[in-house]
Amino acid sequence: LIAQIIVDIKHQAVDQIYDYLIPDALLDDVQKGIRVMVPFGNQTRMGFVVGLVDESETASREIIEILDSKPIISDELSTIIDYLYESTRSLYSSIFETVIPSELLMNYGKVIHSEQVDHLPEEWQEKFSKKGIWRLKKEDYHLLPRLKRLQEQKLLTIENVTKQQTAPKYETVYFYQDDTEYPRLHYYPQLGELTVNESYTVAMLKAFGFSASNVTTLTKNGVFKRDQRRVARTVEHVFSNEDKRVILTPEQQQVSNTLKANLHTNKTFLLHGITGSGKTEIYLDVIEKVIASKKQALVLVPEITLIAPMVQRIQARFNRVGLYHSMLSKGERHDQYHQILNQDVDVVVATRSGVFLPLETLGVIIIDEEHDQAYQQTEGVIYHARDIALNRSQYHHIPLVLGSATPSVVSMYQAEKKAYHLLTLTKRPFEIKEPNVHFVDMKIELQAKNTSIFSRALKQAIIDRLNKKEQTLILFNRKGFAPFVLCRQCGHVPRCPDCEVSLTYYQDKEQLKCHYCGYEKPYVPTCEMCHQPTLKPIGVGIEYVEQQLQKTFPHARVLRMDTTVTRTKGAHEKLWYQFLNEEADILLGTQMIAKGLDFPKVTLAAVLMADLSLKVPAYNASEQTYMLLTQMAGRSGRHQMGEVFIQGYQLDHYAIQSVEKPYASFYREALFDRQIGQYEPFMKVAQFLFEGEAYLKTYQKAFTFKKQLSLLKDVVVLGPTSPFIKKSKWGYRFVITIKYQTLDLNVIDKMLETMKEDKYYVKFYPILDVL
DNA sequence: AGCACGCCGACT
DNA sequence: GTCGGCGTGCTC
Repeated sequence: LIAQIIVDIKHQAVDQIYDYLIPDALLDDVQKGIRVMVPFGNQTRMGFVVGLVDESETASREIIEILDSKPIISDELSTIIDYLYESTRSLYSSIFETVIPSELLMNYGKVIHSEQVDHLPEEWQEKFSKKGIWRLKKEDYHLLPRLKRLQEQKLLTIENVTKQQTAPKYETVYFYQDDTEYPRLHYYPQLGELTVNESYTVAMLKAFGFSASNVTTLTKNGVFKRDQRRVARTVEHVFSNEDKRVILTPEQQQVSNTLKANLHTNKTFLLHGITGSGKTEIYLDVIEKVIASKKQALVLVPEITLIAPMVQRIQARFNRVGLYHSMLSKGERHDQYHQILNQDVDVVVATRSGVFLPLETLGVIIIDEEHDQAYQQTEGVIYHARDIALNRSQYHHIPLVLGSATPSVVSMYQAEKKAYHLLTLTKRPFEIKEPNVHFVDMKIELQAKNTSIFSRALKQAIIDRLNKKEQTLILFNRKGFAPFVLCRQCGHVPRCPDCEVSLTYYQDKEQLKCHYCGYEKPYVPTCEMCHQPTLKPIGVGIEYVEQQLQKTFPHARVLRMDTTVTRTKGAHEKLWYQFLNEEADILLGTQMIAKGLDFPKVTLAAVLMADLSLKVPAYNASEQTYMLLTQMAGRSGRHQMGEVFIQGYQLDHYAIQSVEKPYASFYREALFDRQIGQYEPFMKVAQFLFEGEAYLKTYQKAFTFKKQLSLLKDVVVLGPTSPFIKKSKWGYRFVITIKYQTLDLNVIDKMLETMKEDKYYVKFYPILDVL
């Protein structure tokens, strides 16, 4: 028997199946879908068993060991991997990395051991630990030839170490043996309280009155038997778990009944329910039926902020709830994954990457806030969680439920064409009227000599809320203190050395930072070009808004929420909780505050520079803007009459004006836009990103490729254009955009093949990214 | 990607 | 003669 293996090296040259012999000892254990360790050239590498065949001409070396007793790549996941390969042409090893949690991947390293550190070159001696161990860093690898020579002289040894990125957590437990003849048993009367065959942790034994040394002594004498038990790290949330079970309204009941009647179909449902119409109640009702029929439910939310409130609702009603997202610690994620792999959960709440989780008996997939662009993976292997979910719903023959108050244009179009089944919720269970929306033209404010970032009306409204002890939400969607700094003397703008994008100024940390690659450096007011102290932050970022809020409303308690302050674990929840507890009057945030928890005391929501996101050079900018504003408007007055202020300079765009109109009015305009521009859903859009060392040559390669593409029938080719991020660490960037109905990727593949050259890269982006 | 091998120039 | 840098070719 031969195992077909993909080795976990992300490189074109080795991205293929390798055949390996299976040693007799492992014959029974090697199965499709497990991870194994194999010799690969002079290395030992992890690999995935993707198939078993009887014969092979090339197999010559044996599998070293297996890492899983149960496949981590199910047959279903294999079909998803095939789908990802077909749609993206990414490397297989990259695809594996995308669909399995990083905790199952390996870290490879080298460790130098030496007992004669003092005989080694002086500059190396300090790198060794007391025990004579030196873990090589990547930048030390160039020393390897020298180290190898020293190894031959037996002064040191070089060891290759391979470690799984996270290990399971174990705890020590003790079992009481009541059949021992230990003579001093009567010293420990507490023993009588213990139950045989029950496992006790040290902490539990301490509660019975055993000291740590008691436990050691009793273990030594066989009264306690020690064992290791695997423990799952539990994930704590600060929210309560009270189940607010409500009786469904007739409208909700009807929608829910339709879904429950279709649990044995593979239909896709678009659940369009206005804000506050109770979509979550319907999810819970459907999940209840799924669990009752011994199946599992997968609930996806677009971002981490929304995990906690969703988990709270779900955990209040169901037991065995799993959760999965990137803010879990590595250990927690590892444990959640294994619980799910063992099918120990009934419901999983997860973000985008959770769409690959190994649930074997799926009964329904729910994608909440389906319009959110966070469902689109934009780096590495590009995919849309909706497409993967669609795949899985076909595989399991189960329904897929897409929920939204503002469905994406693409999904609504599918519903119109009857590819999706449209379900609509038009009523709010509590008779709350829609909030009043005020559009404030800042041009007029300026004419009235108001240079503040707050209009007079908004300022008055905030003061009013402060007096009434009600809360205010303010959205400003730009990070940092100022989007760039400018030298007033010579006009120089500090830019990222890699991306050539202007650096954002952060006042908190006195830093300049690149939003695209994360490059940062300290801010000094002296210009690096003309050496004059004339550098000044220009423009408005959220930190500036915070400063202005504090100046304008000195007695208001302001909380700021953006990626800078929510980077640490649990920070989101803490901030939400503080605001919910009325420890602040105003919550200022980037787009992350537009969704999530209900705040009963919020009666005012404001968006500053609402037209900012319309200026983004993306074909779906108006959709994104409309969604953001609508969500924000929905945050105000969920429990009492609310007001919404939308400030900006150019507010006559339909994406902004539609906020106070029904969804359908936005949808019509947007669809018309898409038709004129020939974008989704009428044409598919994909892009090719060229990156290369020399500016001109990169452009020429892109241009040559464009000419080749133009020969294809029914494909519109645009570009090459210079993208927003004009440089990367690989060099200069150019983008070619294509629009098409159908595309033969095999042909594209062959064309890309001819573009291959050292130091020049082309990447295919199958779904539209903002390049 | 990461490793060995082999060629070449620089330095004791 | 030896060391280290870099281009090339290979990995079941």
